[in-house]
Amino acid sequence: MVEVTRDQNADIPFAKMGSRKTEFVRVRLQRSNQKKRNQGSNIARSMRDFDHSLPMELLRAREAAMARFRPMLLDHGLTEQQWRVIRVVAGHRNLDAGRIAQQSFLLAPSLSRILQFLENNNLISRRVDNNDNRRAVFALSAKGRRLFEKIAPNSEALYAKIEQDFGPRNLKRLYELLSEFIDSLGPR
Amino acid sequence: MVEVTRDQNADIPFAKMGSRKTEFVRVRLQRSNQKKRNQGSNIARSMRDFDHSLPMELLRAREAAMARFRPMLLDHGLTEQQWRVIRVVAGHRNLDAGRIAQQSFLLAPSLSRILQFLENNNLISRRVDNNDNRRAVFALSAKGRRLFEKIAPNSEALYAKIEQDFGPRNLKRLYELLSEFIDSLGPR
DNA sequence: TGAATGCAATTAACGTGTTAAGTATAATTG
DNA sequence: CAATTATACTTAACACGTTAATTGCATTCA
Repeated sequence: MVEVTRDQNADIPFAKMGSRKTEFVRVRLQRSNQKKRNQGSNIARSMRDFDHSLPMELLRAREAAMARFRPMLLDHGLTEQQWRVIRVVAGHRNLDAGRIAQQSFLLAPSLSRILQFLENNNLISRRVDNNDNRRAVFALSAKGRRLFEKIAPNSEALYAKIEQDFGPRNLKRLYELLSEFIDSLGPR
Repeated sequence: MVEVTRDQNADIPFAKMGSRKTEFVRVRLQRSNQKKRNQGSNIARSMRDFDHSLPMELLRAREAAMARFRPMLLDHGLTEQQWRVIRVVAGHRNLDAGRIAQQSFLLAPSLSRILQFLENNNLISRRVDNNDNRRAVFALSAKGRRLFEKIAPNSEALYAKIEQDFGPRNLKRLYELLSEFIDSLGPR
């Protein structure tokens, strides 16, 4: 498998409280209540002031999006990650685990477990690569393809709704910036 | 504790392969190799073509950033999430778990475990709220504050480096877009 | 005020994230 | 071609993510 450098997700709730004393009004409002700490670069300082670091904002954004997909996927008995793998396997023939890891952005150990799960549930098939006994190559089973074709339209619809809610231009710009950001920080 | 709606992180490798047959050259190059599938809205289609859905791009971006922080945090024996909690507790007096969850963007069960860990390691103290026996309020211990003050400057430096590598304007624009995105999709 | 309801936090159970170590095969090198 | 090194996973161990159930206190309401 391809080696992968990387790290982790995170966690992310968002408030729906409504208890005593202080209503949690929403992130944006909270910002004005933060106490200033000491100095640093401009952006770094704002991040502290807002208690919204960049990684956390990326997490929140991701969560906002995933909140729309997760319920639908769970209805089909899949986690987000399992769906990512199915998508990848559905789109290409004879991918080995390394390539699946790249394209689904999963670390090898996670992918290993997920491939076992999908195999155990007869959603994918595994066979040893002809030229390299270390590698296995995977394909969607008939059952797996049926599931994929059942979920895909829902997934598309949810993407379309996000595009509509956020605005196509904003979405395009966000994609561009994220891509630049990733390239700027580099694989290292 | 405040109730929190939310979901999950994810995983994220990124390739550093260099094996036979096909070098993995980098995400951007991969895009031209994707096979087109069927249609949908423009953005939705592009996402499929690129095998880079929005949630995954957010994940990649987050990972690109976190890859710079994680090693430093691990040197101090902390996970990213534990550090988020320490940051929050360091910045406010007498926060209950609900507020910590909001500000650290952690779900209650994760936070529960983390608070126990931090308490067991004498980094924070816990006491029952005067007005409500269900709540506990937390504060940094002397040891916790020392750790915070040791890590904070490194954290700042890494943020500053990110700002430098990506560009202050780009970073500002990214923050704005993420904030808009989160608001657009809404707490729901 | 006592029963029902609500809320804060924890526990449980299982999947994923992360790092490190292990296994088997392949490629390289002396 | 045997020993070394590299590659492609897999397993292990522990923390976090996610949902659901539970516990204990607070509030409401009959």
